[in-house]
Amino acid sequence: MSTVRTPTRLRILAAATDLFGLRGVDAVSLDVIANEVGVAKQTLLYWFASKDELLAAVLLEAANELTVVIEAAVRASTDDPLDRIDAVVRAVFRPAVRRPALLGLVREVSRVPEEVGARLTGQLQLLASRAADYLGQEMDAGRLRRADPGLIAALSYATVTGIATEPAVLRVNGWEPTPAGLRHLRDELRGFLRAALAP
Amino acid sequence: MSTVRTPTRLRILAAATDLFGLRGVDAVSLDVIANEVGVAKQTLLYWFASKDELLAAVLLEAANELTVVIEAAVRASTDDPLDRIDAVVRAVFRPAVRRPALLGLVREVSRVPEEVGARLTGQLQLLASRAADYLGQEMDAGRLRRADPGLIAALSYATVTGIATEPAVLRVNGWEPTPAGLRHLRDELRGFLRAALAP
DNA sequence: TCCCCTGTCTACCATATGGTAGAGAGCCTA
DNA sequence: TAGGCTCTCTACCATATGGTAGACAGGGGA
Repeated sequence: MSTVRTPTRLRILAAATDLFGLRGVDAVSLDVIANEVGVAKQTLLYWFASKDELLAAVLLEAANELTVVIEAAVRASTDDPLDRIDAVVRAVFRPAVRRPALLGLVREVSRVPEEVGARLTGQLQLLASRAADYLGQEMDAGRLRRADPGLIAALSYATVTGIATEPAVLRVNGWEPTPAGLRHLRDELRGFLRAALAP
Repeated sequence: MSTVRTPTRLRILAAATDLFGLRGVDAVSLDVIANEVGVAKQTLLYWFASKDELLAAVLLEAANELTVVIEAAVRASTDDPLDRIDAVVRAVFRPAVRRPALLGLVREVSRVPEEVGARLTGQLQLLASRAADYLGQEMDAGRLRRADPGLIAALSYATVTGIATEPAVLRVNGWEPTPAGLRHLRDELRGFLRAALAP
C-alpha cells in the first residue's frame, strides 16, 4: 500500500506475463488477470484493445527484459576464468530464476504477428549464441576442455526453457521450482563446467 | 479407409494425446477433438464421461507407451560401448521422435488425480534415471570421462522435453521440429558423448 | 417377433469468456 | 466555475464450450 502506485498498465503487463508464461494464454482469462491486478476487466481492455494485443505487448516487454540481461552479461568480465564462466551461466539462468514465466512465453510466440514474435525469439537466440561464443573463446584459450560449445549452450538453454516452461519437468528430475532449487541447478551446471576445464 | 477400423475409443485417445500434448488442454475443445476423429462430440462423452476423464486416460496411456520404450531399452545391450550409448540416447529420444506430444503431456499432470499423474512422471523419471545409471556404469568402467551422470541425463531429458513441448524452442536453436531435425540433434548428442569418451 | 443393449447422433442448456456501450469520478486548464 | 480529458467502472451482449436429455439404428438372444 505504498503511496506511489505502479501505473495500472505496468501492473497489468506484469501479471499477464506471469500468468501467460506459467499457465499458457488459453488457460488464463481476462477476468483472472484483472482480478490478480485488482481492477475491472474493462480496465484491461482500456489499456489493451484485445487479449491478442495484450499478449503481443507482453512478448515485446519480455524481449526488452532479456535485452537488459544480455547487455549486463556483456559488461560482466573479469580476468578469472571461473568468474567469467559463472557470469555466462548466470546470464543464461538469471531470467529463469528471476522471472520463470519469461522464457515460458516462447510457447505463445506463434500467436502474435511475426515481427513481434521475432523480437522475443531473437533475444533468446542472442542469449544462447552469446553463451556459445563465450564458451568457444574459453576453449580456444585452452581454459575449457573442447566440446561442441553450441551444443553445451543449447543444452543449457533447453534446460532453462524446460524449467521455466514446466515446473513439472523440474519435479520429474527431483527438483522443486523454487529459487533455491534453481540455484542448486546453477551450481551443478557450474560444477559441470568447472570439471570440463582443461587439467 | 480400411475395412477394419480402429475402435472409436482408441482413435479418440490418439487424437486427444496429440492435440493435448502439442497445444495444451485449454487450447483444445472437445469439438476440435471430435472433428479430428470424425465423430460427434457426444460420442466422445459416451466413451469418456468428461474432459478431465479423457485427459486422465490420455496420461495413463502415455505412461504405458513409455513403459514399452523403457523395457525395449533395457533389452538392448551389446558389448560395443558406443552402440550401448547409442541405445540409451535412442531410448531417451525415441518418444520425442515418434510421438512429440507424448512428453508435452507433462505440462498437464497437475490437472489429474495424483495417482494418475504419478504414473506418467514416474515413467519419465525412470527414463531419465536409466540413462543416468547407464552413463554412470560407462564412467565406472573408464569408458566415459567422469562428470555428473545425473546432470548429463537431466540435460538430455530437459532437451527432449523442451523439444517435445515447444516446437518454438527448437526453432530458437535453429532446428526444425521434424524427424530429420531430431535425428540431427540425436547425432549431435551422440557426438558429444563420443567426445566425452576417455582418451 | 420382441426386447434390450451398444454405439452414435441431434437438439438443447448453463456457464464462462472476449468484447462493446456508455456513465461517472477526478483532475488540469482556461 | 466550466469544459474537456484521463481513467475506471457497471451493465450488457454474442459466442464458444463442457455437459445433459433423449431419440434412433442395428444386432443378438429369448
